[in-house]
Amino acid sequence: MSKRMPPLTALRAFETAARHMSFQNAAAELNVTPAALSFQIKSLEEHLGAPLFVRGNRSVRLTEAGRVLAPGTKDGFEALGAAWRAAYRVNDHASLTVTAGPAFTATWLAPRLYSFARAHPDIELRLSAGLGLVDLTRTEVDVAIRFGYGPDPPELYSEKLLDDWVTPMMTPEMARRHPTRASLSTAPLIHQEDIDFLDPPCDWPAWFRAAGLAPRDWTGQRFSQADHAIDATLSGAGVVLARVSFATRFLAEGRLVAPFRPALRTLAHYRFLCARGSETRPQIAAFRHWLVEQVAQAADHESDHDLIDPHDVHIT
Amino acid sequence: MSKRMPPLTALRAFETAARHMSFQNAAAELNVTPAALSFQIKSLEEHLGAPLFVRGNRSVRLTEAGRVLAPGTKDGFEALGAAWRAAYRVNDHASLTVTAGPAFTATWLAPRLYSFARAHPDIELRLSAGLGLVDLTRTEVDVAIRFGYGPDPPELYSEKLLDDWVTPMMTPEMARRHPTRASLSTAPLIHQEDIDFLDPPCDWPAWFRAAGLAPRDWTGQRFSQADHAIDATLSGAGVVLARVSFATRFLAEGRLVAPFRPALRTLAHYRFLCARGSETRPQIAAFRHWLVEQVAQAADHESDHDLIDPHDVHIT
DNA sequence: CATTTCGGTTAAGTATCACTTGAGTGAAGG
DNA sequence: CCTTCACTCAAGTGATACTTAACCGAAATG
Repeated sequence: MSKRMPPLTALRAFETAARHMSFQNAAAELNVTPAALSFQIKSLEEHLGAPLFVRGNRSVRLTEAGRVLAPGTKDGFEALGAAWRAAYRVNDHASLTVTAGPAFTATWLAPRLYSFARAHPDIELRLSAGLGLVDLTRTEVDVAIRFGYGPDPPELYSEKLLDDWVTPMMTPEMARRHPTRASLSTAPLIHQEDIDFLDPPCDWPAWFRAAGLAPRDWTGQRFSQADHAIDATLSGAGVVLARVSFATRFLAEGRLVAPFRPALRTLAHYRFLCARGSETRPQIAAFRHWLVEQVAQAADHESDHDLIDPHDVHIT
Repeated sequence: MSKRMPPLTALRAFETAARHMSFQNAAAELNVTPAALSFQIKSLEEHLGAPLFVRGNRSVRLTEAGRVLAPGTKDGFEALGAAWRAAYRVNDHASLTVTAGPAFTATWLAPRLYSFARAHPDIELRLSAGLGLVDLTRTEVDVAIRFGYGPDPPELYSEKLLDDWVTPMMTPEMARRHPTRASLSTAPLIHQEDIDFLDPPCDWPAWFRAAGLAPRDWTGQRFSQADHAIDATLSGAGVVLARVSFATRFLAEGRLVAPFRPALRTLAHYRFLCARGSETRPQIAAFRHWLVEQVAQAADHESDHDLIDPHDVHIT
């Protein structure tokens, strides 16, 4: 009959029993005798002042109160278990889990994995591709690489990795029809709106201004998602002002070309993120160091083939 | 050095210590001596194989591992505590927490609260206005009243409360300028798009068809949110086809009028929801019964002043 | 600079509680 | 009808969580 927390072992006994819907199996899982488990449940029910299970003769059913208690206890013990495993992994200097967006993982990270494995053969690197914003202080992910801008969250260690740029892209076929920068004045434009919120804006009017071309009509298809805009471009619908990082794959395959300067630097960039304090853990430090190295190499490489012109840019 | 779960009491000791950042205070909270707490933490660290606190001489700091473990254990014990309190409340037949949307709470529920208090003076009714979809099986909310359509979630008990209707509404001034149904053919229309997904559709074309009026051009302002559309209507921008439940307040105040039939019934409706099984708990049953009663009375009342014409409707 | 104070630690002793054993119960199932 | 199975009960035991009391070292105090 107490509102105070019951003994935790009794709660765990209940959680296990509710999960198995059997005292027998629950007792087996906890490595105790059924009698012990029965007693624990009973003491919990005394604490609560009401039964949690209806004892059928060869089975048990949850009561209303039991049904309310079960999901919460399950959540609770799962959280505790996850936390414990996460803490345990801190001492494990042999593995490292990194999450990044699918595009970045596939086009940037995966091809370089062998290089990392060679440099750090003792570290097992696990990749987790996904856009969901994982909570680095609460999950088993050590490092996140995310694209974004704005102030760094204070509870995280953050380091800028890569700038990103937007530049006109089109199919080679489209490029033949519009061989000069000026000919873009008549090309069908594809607008991708999820980068418009950036400041300075990285949209077509901004690019025309930066290119020294006269403003034109800004009609054309508008997409709110980058991959849709690139899909449309791939199908020959027009010329898109796309983020280089999203399109590297298609540029490399020759399905898209980016013949015209300037490229506009977006304010947003790729960032290395980990829980503040964990940047000194050996595997994380090693990975960060390696990443920065790779970024530097890649930058050299890219300025070679003149895809991007860093000098031409920076509208304010 | 074990990956197995540590003793739960030790985990709780750690959680409390991490929250207070002081063994002394943590011991006080748990009603034990500092020595006991110190020992618990020590045993936990042995289990983990690494220290969780750095012992400064008059203070403690978390280690890396401690920083990883702390938030998860906090979450876990909070979940357990919430679950326990929720289970405890099941036996508490004296209070009842209900969540509903802000509009429904303000215009429908709140004015009738006194009636409920008179009918059930022993039940303390708590209201929680908000649109967030609370999880009735995991939180301390007993009952939700939500607007929606589609199949009922299987883990919930669900009962239809109120149909909703859409009918043309405008300011009295606008109604003077458009005194007949037919005159709506030239009135400025306001479109509210969040009800279009309903099947059968409840948009202006459907209403004109149901009214036996000729189709017209469907230009006019379009809003994705109902309150914006009603705001525009209130400012005299045109005639809106709005859900009655959203506008009752303005209709009652005379700021809007709804002179023209028919009213179209939407497929969506207000529903009473609670965790399956808990519909038999006395306060919940009492509240449900009272709600149904109130709904019946309101229906009588509304058909009085001829706001809605249930016979005229049902396009398929 | 000595002294106090405070927060944490250690070690030994103790009370509690979680568990086991073994017998018991009542209904489902052959 | 008798067996079996899942849970319960009571008594005894062992682990564990806790207390007491002494100890330690740095920060605060005079």
